[in-house]
Amino acid sequence: MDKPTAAELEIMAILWEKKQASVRQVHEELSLTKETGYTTTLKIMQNMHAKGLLARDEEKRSHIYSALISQEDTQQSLVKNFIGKAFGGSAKKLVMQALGQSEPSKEEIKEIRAFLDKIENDSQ
Amino acid sequence: MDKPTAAELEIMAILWEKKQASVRQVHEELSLTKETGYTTTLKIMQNMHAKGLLARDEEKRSHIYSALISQEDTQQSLVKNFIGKAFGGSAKKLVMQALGQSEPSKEEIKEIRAFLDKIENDSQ
DNA sequence: ATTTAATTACGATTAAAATCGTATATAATT
DNA sequence: AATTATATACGATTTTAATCGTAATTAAAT
Repeated sequence: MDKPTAAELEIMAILWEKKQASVRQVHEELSLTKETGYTTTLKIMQNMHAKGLLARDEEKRSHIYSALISQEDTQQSLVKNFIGKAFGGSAKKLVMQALGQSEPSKEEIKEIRAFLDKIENDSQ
Repeated sequence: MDKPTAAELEIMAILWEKKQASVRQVHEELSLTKETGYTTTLKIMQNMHAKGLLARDEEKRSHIYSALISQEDTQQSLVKNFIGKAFGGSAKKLVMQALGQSEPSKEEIKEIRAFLDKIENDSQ
């Protein structure tokens, strides 16, 4: 599956959160963080539908869209691609770079430790 | 500073490794993983030089290029941008996604744990 | 029914990145 | 010196993504 472009990803994020929405709703959400025209949002969503990224319910006059790919799967493929392109394939380097700059809270560090425990046990 | 494009990043990676190289050398390395023309590589490197991403020594006939931005700084800005775009700003989610899919070795997990220790202590 | 408002459809345009052809210059080879 | 090979310079083209204008359609309001 083709990974979403930058503009498509912004729209996907809104639909993952809202579950389903009209172009108008997506556009209003998008407008909070970005200066963009309505027909631009519309066009991108139509493209996404044509590509199979979004489902579209055409019952009502204003079509209702929803994501056809999961956030988890998408993030997985984005991360995999990113590690390859920016970190020469080393997930460890990416992880350390991310931790080093993000100043995680004690609680978050605890969660990550727990996650490491889990991975270690699973791999036995 | 403007972050390098995808094609630029591939070239940066080669230069970070080689320290310095001619267009020919970069192109030959690039050709191992990618089908592309010599003048394309040349043009991109010229663009990068014009943008201030690469230094160029014009003493010899074949110019020698080298990186003007460090791998660490570049990765830092790429990761920051990526977390914002793909993970809603949550470094923790990115880290877990990366760890979950990469099957790190025992040794790597140990290193990451040590890194977490270090972060925790530094933040005191 | 008419007018107004909102929506989709469609195509054109713009913008950015990547690709490549060709001309020109320079060095190396014969 | 003439030829050949290799380099850079430069601009044109292609490709992909993003943007937007306008027409057509449909619903809502008057």
